[in-house]
Amino acid sequence: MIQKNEIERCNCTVIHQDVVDNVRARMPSDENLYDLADLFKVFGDTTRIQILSGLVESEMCVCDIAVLLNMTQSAISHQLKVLKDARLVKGRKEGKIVYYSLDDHHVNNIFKEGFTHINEDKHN
Amino acid sequence: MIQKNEIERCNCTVIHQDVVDNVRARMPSDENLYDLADLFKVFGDTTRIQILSGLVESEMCVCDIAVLLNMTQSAISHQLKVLKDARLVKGRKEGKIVYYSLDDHHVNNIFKEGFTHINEDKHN
DNA sequence: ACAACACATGAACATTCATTCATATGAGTT
DNA sequence: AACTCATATGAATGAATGTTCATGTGTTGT
Repeated sequence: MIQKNEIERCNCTVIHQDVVDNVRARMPSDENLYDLADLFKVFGDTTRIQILSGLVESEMCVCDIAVLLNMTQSAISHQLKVLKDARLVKGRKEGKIVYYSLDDHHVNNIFKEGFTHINEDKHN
Repeated sequence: MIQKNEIERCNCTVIHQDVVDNVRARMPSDENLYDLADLFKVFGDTTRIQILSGLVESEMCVCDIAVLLNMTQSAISHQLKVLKDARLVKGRKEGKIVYYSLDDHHVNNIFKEGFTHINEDKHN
């Protein structure tokens, strides 16, 4: 009889069961990690990073952003929706024009940490 | 005659040229933003987030991680390569076994910022 | 030398997702 | 009311990417 624990997924024997148990107990919940990955997924696209990076400097309307990045208004609008759903940007309507700005003061901090890591890489 | 600036990409007239110019001057270089997006792309996957989150607690070998996450050794190995290429984890070989650990003390900070944002969302 | 094991890796497949295209909405203008 | 302009959005297309499967590499033990 084989152990019934991971019959299908893992093809290797457990080496350090105690470590695994300990880590599992200390890790954040799956749901939290899921949400975290979803958040970083939003940051993990060049267009969206550029948009966020631009909005750090000033609020802008959709057309401004499209011109800034030399991209279609439609493409920008789609990405703004993603950023809005992730609560990273917000829109302020003024007549026909919608002015977008950062909805989160953490964006800067997250950027900063990211840049720190990248720059540290350059030492090698 | 039409303006020659953005003939193809953007279908809307520039609204705030001054703002756009100003923002463009202050924004980080495209290359830096590219690298930043690439970094966050690595964080933007559930499996990799789980791996990193586990390695925050303790170094582990590939099989340990596979058991921890109930996934194939192959899948874990592939993702470890991605994490290694991004200089987020490093491997220490001891006989047949390779022990992986975090290669970057910023990982914790980035996690923290991410969680802060997620938790702040819950207020709505 | 041979077998067993931990890990790495290339190709194939499936899914996710960013952009494009066409069109809709909604506000201002005449 | 008709028209223009800024923005939003649904469907389709194409590219990027995560997992699986099969196999390769390197180390340990007999």
